[in-house]
Amino acid sequence: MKKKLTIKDIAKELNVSISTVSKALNDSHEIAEVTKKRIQAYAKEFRYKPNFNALSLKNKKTKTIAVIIPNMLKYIYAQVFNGIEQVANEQGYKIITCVSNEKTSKEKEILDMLTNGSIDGFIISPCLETSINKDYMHFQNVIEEGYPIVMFDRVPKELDCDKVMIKDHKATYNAVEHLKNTGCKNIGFISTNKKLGSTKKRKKGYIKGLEEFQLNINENIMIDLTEYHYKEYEKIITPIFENNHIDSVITTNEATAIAAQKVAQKLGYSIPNNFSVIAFSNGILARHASPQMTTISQHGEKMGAKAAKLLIYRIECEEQTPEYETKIIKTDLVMRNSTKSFLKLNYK
Amino acid sequence: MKKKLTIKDIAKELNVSISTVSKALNDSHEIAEVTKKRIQAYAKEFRYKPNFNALSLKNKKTKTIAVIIPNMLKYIYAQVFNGIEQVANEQGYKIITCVSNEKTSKEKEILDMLTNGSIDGFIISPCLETSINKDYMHFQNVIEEGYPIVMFDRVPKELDCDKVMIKDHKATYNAVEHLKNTGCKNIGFISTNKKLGSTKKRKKGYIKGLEEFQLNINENIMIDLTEYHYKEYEKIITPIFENNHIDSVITTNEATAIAAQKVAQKLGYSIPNNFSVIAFSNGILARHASPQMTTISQHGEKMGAKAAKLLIYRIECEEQTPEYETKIIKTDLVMRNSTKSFLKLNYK
DNA sequence: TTGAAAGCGGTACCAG
DNA sequence: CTGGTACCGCTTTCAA
Repeated sequence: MKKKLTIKDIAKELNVSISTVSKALNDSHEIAEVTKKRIQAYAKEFRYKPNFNALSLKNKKTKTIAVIIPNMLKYIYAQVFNGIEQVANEQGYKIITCVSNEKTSKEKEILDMLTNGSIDGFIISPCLETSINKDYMHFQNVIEEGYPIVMFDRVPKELDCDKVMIKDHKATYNAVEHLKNTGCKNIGFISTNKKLGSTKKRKKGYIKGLEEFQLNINENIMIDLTEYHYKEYEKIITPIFENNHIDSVITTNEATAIAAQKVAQKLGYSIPNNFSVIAFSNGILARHASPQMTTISQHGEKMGAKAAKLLIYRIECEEQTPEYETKIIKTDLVMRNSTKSFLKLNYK
Repeated sequence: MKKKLTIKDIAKELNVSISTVSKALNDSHEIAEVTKKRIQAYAKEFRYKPNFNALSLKNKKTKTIAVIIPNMLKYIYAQVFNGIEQVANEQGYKIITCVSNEKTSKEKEILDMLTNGSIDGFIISPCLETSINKDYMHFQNVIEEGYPIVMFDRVPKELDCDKVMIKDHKATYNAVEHLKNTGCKNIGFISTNKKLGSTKKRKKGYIKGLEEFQLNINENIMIDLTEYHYKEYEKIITPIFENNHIDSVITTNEATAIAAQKVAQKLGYSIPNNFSVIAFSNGILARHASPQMTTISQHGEKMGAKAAKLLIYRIECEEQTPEYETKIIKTDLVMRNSTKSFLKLNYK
């Protein structure tokens, strides 16, 4: 690496002191205009840049935030990352991105590695293992060390920190409502991680919807695919669809929805005429499926942006420590062609 | 932020000097076993961690690498990121991830922001704008400042640095060969960025294949969709398919392949019986399409891993500056159900 | 208006 | 075997 220009070099070159250079570059009023101009011009000409580590050491601030996500290959996390990146960028923050790969041990390593002054705060979605075991001590420790954390997506209610989440409950409830409004009567539910808090909430919202709209409640058509690989989904689903006069499903992710759609089609249903599908999703799969799929969008980018704003606010508020906030990102039902359209006029 | 434990604190607490503590913690042989044990025990108990910025300032090494990609929402880049992340993690490196959003100006800002001692080197895939205009000065400048760069994916041959790339030419050539082997005679080609170097190479490989296998060469069935949004793909493709007895296509990305597949099906073709599709892809779209799609896999994770290894090697080689390397990642034809199967036995 | 010096948290050389 | 000190690059207080 070529030696970089430092304040010292400039001072020597221009026959002034180090502190004069420093002040001139920070546009201090203590320095005479001429001197300032001379120094600034020199700095500009030779592309002086203050050293990042020296500044961070001095300020105890790095203008860097850490993002810990379970898996970058999941579209929702890539979206959240994007949202964070945009806000961080606007505010002059860098992002250190780490992937926990759904392992608690990796999560701990990452926290350990970064709580040494590398970063000013964390944005985290806890991994599956952590969420299921409710094993949050490592987060708690970091919070106690004084690092700000914003949790998103899978948010532990046990932790005291800023949070960004969606209303899972409401999302499935609304989906049930839409299906009922478009004439569905026997709505199935497919999940892939029954132990996850969000899955439980989604199922609750679904059941509440069934109850409230007086629809059929049938345990047999609530399917959990936790233990299966996506290649087996169709095999598992097929007999259940065959034996239960299902006319629609809500699924907690895209891949299962695609499988459900294929199974329904193979069984001779026509989507959306006599079979409807709604999936939690943010992805490309839904947009490119045939027919294109009606989805519950979680607005990953918004979540990310909101999380970043919360974190940066907290970092920059210094010692004032405002109350912890929990922001709710609204989900939307994105109407495509796997459900019938419902025009309110019909009901007037 | 709570005050963190420093070497100074430990020294004071244990009534030894700062240098003794430093040496003890680095397990220096200069220090008596007893003293070492005492100091190390204390450090462990109170979770001492050396300050990142102090170390980086001293060593002029940050154990951090910057990754600049055009867009995290593209699966291939998320894969590359994953590959980088894994290797970096093993080697104790952190990653600062930046997104250029396909804008040269953003790329410049990022380079400017990070060339201040924040990081030890770059892994970059230049954005579209940069690639098309061959506007590489900003990279050149950074290289001249002494920062190691590894370029991947869209690699400028004008730049002198380490590179990781695929053989675009060979990839399409092989695809043509496979199609010919499975009986296709009239192979179309669909691209989305005709100005991009890789697209040109892919087209060349395709044409070379056609020539060598004595297949029909027809400009009308080489389609470029640069100017269209994906929603319009089907509209553009349909008349071309209708008027040209096409029996197969090779496409440079997934979304166009899906569109082609849908159009072919609407026109009454049966895939793969009388219509075949091969797409450049790494994504989920191909795996979940109906039928599942035969693809040219670019092995994003391998590219990332290789790039990270190259970069870290160069960073740690210090002043020895080994010759720049260009690594080729082999593409694979992943056989699925959008092409007929070709068993060599048939030809014996 | 300018400069000397201390300090941020470490490492490493050299003296004792 | 232990400690003093300079230094990494910058900011900031205080003295001149």
